[in-house]
Amino acid sequence: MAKAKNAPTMADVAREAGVALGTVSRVINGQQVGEEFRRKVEEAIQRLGYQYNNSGRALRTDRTNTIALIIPNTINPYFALLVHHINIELEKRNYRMLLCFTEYDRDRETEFIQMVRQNRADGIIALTYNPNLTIPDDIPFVTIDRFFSVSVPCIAADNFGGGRIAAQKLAEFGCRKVAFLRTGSSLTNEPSKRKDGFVSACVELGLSFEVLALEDEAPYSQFEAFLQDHVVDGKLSLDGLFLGTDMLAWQIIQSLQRMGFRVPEDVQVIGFDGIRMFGNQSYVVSTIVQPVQDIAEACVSAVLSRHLSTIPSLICLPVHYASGGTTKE
Amino acid sequence: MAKAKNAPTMADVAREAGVALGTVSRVINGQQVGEEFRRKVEEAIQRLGYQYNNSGRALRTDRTNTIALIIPNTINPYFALLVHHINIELEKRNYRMLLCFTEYDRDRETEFIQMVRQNRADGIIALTYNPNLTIPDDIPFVTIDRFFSVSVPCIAADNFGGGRIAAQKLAEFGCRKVAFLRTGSSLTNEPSKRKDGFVSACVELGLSFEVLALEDEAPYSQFEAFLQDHVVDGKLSLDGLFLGTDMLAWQIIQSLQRMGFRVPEDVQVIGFDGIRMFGNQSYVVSTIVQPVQDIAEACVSAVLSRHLSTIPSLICLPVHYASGGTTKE
DNA sequence: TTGTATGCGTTATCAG
DNA sequence: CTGATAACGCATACAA
Repeated sequence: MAKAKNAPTMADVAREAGVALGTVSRVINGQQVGEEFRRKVEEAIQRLGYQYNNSGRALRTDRTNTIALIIPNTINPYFALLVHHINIELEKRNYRMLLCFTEYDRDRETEFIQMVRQNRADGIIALTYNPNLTIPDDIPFVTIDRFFSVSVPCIAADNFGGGRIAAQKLAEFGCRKVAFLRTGSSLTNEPSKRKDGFVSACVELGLSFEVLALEDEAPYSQFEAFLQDHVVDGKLSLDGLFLGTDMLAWQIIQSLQRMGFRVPEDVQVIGFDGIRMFGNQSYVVSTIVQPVQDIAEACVSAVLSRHLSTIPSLICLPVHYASGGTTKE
Repeated sequence: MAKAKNAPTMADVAREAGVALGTVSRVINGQQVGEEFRRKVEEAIQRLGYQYNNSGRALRTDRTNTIALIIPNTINPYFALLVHHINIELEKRNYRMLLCFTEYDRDRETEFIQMVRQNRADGIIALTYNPNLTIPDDIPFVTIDRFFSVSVPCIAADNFGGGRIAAQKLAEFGCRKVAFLRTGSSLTNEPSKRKDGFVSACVELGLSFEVLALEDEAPYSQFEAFLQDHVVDGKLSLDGLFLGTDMLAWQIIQSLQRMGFRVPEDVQVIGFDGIRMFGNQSYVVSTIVQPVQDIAEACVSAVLSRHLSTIPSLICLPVHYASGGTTKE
């Protein structure tokens, strides 16, 4: 037993202060207590170095001041950003975060919900991919980027709007023939709308476009094949690309450079997410920036809301464009 | 109250199974129980959908199966990697992680230790910078990259060895005049040894070298001034640079390119940490790779060790070199 | 306003 | 091997 088990309790404080146990509790919870009593209790707390024990309170109130965050990992910089801002928002409200990494494993998504229940978290914020995931109805649940039902609030960036902006920017920067490429689960989630917005704006602008949407399992080489297919007389027949994520954009740029094309001179590229070098430097590629901080704030205030049912079932937050040097401003 | 408060308890299970409360507890904790009893209990658990309640156990045993991780943030990709692997290691051992972001704020480092105590975490893994931080002696404490005393295990990469490798590689790739640049706290922590190793190998190899170590607060422009000072007749008088971190390496490369120099043709660059693009793609720069997974494993097994005092006070884990295209292999 | 007493769900001790 | 029962630290309903 490495831990010192002699930590003072409220009873010790009460004895030291010469007051009742309940009074100590009331002082600690900031309730109405006589000035003299409060002073005595606070002094006793100081003298004993009393530390509040959350386990007792959790048992008694069935509230742990903990919110679970279920997310694939923290290696992907976008997820890392999300974890960071959600934790900050939780901390502001005096909540702790219980982190659950799924690694995109669908079974683990389900198992974590069990685990979270055992740990009596006060709510769950989840970014998941399991198509059959059952949402618990006995614990506040908020999802990111994926709509389950009207009773489960979904927080997402304005993916559709982002797609539109991408098309508009490419057009504005002189593109004539563009394409949208993405990979992702077959699940129709919010990010799927990036394509829809892009297509919508292309049609509106009379911009010639193509779309290539691959499944998650598809090998990356299929994207390279697509690019190869668009080489005519040594030149690329596309002059603008919009990619589902910044990561894909970056990969595509590598491929283009290997093929001997220059970005943005020969072909302009826009990604999605708003990933910065080392999290705080310049954007990795020109991109549609997700409002991560607002998303985090919305998730936390939704999951902590006393009346979850009054939360809109889909909260869409505005995105914006930012240059990362892969477009011709 | 959003949460359903009618969750079944062990007493309910006991009643349903027609056994005693203690028997249920023993079944759940995998202790010796008669076959028939075990079956009855397990069936009752199924029927009632019983979920173990950790709050009760935590109160009773004063163990929460939670380890606190105190770290600046998760935006820096190196920290993100650390958080990820530590969480994985904890999960393997059926432990949860309590994440604390300090944002490099020294006061918060101290406050978190209080908070962690209140939450009765079973141990702390900390990556801190507060020079006056008081290590609690009533809770297992392990530190990353910073040595406090022989009684506080410190886990770190072999920073000295990494510095040596950097010098050796630069020499091997044909450099004649190199420099080490870094920024960091004045704190003498383990990463400070990157310089020592580098210098040691330079001396050994007879490689001409310079060193520029700036304080955290120093403006980045001082690095650019240093570079400017080494431009002679439009050429850089240095042909190899070793930087304290990959992030600094990347920033320096930006500066060099703005100044019209090419990397690695004109000057070769090696960083430290082993940051990959998007966490899983190619290395951002040529680098000394920290063994993050091993560090995580060491931290977790140290902090969970029953006899912390038997843990070596400094655990140094081997690093290796990896190319990121900023060196001439 | 303050004191007292009970119970939250669990583990552990002791009898049987 | 199993059953009954007493804590663990705290919040709260109720009594004073």
